[in-house]
Amino acid sequence: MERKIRVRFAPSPTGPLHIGGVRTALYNYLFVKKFGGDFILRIEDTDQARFVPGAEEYIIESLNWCGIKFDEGIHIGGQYAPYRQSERKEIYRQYADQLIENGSAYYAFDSAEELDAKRKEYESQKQTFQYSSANRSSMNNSLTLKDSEIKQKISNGGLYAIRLKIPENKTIEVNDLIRGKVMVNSSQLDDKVLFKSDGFPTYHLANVVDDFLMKVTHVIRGEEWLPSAPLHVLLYTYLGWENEMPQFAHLPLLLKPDGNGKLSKRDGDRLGFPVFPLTWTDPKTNEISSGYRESGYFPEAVVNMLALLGWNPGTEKELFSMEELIQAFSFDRVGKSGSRFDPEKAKWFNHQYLLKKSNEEIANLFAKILEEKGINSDYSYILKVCNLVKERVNLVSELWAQSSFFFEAPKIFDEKTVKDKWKENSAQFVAEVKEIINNASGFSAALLKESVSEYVRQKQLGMGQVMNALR
RNA sequence: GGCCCGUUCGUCUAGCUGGCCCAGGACACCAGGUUUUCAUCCUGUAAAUCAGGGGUUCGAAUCCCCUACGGGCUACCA
Repeated sequence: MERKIRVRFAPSPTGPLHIGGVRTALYNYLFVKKFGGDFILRIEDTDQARFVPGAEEYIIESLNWCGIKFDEGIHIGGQYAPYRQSERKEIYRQYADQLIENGSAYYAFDSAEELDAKRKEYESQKQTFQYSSANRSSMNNSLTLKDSEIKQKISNGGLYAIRLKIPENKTIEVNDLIRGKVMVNSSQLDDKVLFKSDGFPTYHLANVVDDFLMKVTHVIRGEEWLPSAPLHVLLYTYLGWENEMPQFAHLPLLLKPDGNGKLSKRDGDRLGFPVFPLTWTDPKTNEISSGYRESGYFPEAVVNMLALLGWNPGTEKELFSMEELIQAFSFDRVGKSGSRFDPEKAKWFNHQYLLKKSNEEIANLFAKILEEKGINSDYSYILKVCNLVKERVNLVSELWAQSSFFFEAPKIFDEKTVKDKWKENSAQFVAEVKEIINNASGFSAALLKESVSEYVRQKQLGMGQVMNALR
């Protein structure tokens, strides 16, 4: 009787996947894997005007980088294929027709200009136009027109949309795993377009139909969908699917590190931290947005940080592997309020993972950076350098700034320091100490310290005078 | 404007079935120690009258109401 848990991540290919989207995908993944269910990647590309080439590949690569794996989807297929809504176009129409037949939807012939005019008219009176039970009888639709007129309009190839006929003054209940019961009066909803005049369904119809057809049991998505959840509930009941209706979980949003509002691409540029998992170049403007991967973050750190933004284990444990997250995750530990994004904490997480990595792993990554800089160095040497400086940095990309002097002579000196530390007799000290080091019977820290200390004693100098110069 | 959701240290949060909370942890901050520098690391300090106001109760961060503030939605976008 228990249905197999199935969830889906359903982004629109309208640009690079935002870090908030990654978190939504992650929560879906953690939840479904905890119960051994299936994870579906579905692409919601019903708005051809907003389609951005490359976005789909970007989404797949990003999630892949994060270690979020799918069981079905556009890139791997599956028994409910196709998983791209533009390829399922024919499927939706029959459900829109079904709704018209059972009287819960109708044809609307109003043009964009007419609707626009209506909105302006209402606005001038400080009101908001809402296509609903309050005024649908005065609009141009199949509820107001004569049958013959309707048939004529349709057969003439005129443009029309299909709208859902929202009932008046009914209480609709949405059960949310995070927020509990949410009640909305249907009179607050407008007669949403389900099927557009371009032959594509809108999000609302396509989403509900696909979730039903793909046997999705839990809809886990951002809070921005909460207001339309009652509409979706209505759709399930009108389509006769109330028994298969999935459970909902609306996730709180990610907010700007400072100021007001939700986290956006601009904040990354403004505050200097990545908002995207991978670097993205806008195909139209060539504008580049930095990504976590290219900035030197480890996917494990990004995943760990994202998981703890809005969810917590209820213990003081902060470092979690993906496996541990899957074990620990549950919706009743997901917060209800939006979380401010903290780039500093992201760095801290990365630092923790950096310290856990072997020198080999770090060296492999660093070797690539060195190569790009045209520096060819011995692998064992790179290994030593990594061991030396790894705890000084948060990101692999910061390694160079901390260790460049191991690979090339410094180009500039800090004037002030030189002035402070470099005295007339400094050169002599350095030369003498160099002698000592060269003549030493070995090259170990303890041995050298002993020899140099001896030198300092003999010359009756201060340790600082000699060592500062040497540095 | 309307509707929906939310509100504990600067930030992420613990606290959810009321007393163990004059509120705990982490990041950041500050101070001390280690490192003859810096960073790391260790220790510690400071930091929320639990948005405000009313209730309910012997007792409320925890339950109820109001207000304020924040967020989201309000397209033939998703």
